[in-house]
Amino acid sequence: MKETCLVHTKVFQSALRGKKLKATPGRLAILDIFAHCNKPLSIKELKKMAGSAGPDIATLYRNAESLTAEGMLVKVNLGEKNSAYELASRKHHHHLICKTCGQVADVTISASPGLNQQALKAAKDFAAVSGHSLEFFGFCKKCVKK
Amino acid sequence: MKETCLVHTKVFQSALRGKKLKATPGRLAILDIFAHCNKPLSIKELKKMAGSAGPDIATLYRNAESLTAEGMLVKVNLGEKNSAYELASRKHHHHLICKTCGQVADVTISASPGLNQQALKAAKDFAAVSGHSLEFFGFCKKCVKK
DNA sequence: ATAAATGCAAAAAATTTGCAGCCGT
DNA sequence: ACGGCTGCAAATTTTTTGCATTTAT
Repeated sequence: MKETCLVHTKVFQSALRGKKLKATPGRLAILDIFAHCNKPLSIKELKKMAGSAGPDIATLYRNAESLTAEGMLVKVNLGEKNSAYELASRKHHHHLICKTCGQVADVTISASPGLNQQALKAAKDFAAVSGHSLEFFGFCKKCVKK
Repeated sequence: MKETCLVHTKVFQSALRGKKLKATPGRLAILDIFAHCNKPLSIKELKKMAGSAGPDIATLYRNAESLTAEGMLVKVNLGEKNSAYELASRKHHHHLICKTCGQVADVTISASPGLNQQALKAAKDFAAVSGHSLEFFGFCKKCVKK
């Protein structure tokens, strides 16, 4: 297991116990990686960052799911075939992805909080809208030069 | 190949020729399915709708990609592991997905056109924003009763 | 002590690729 | 006739699952 940040670890341990999840090394490893890397990561990237001593890939899949179910991670759509995850505790934001190099930037949209209600109003068959996924696609300054 | 709608077929044939794509049975089958089914479909669903006489699954993958590259289809994120596609010619809209049963409703968001510009303004490393993906998650009336 | 989590290996599912022959232009 | 498309089969890649063992509470 890689070196972990003790401060974060303590916080995560109690967060996990607050949910119905055990504070296991596999989960702490995942949360620690995200705490040090503020961008969405796929399972494969998580595995790479965790290294060979890190959790098995099956454990990563299982924990990404349980942590998402308990609201500690959120699933993010970057337009790739495999989905990525991110810490849910980060403040609400969206992503702007470069179609050429894949670079991801966080963006905050002021209208964002009102969108759910707009959607609910527009869909007569739905009783509630609990969240949304908003990702932008474009070209970063480096790639547009080429 | 399933029965196709002649009116649509003619339109699609010339649309394909307008791009750099041949009007092949595989592509016409895909476009025809979408023309009759106004909702996002995954490759597996496309295969099911096309039936055993329809295009091979490898062809579906290849054509979904080429049609998307040429702007005739758009890739849609429904929060599932396999991505879905939709006809690009439909007017701009978003989706509201029921977290319980997976039902998908189209929604139109009035603020939507301005979002790209907001995102661009917020991301200093980016030179252009060409599009976005906005999907809502919630519960349909049937599922909320339970 | 108990139920949950883990690693490993195997299975299943999803996606991609090579290639010989077919078909649209 | 040419180059792009197609089916088929095989190879990859991604995700899930079973099970014996370990670990957190």
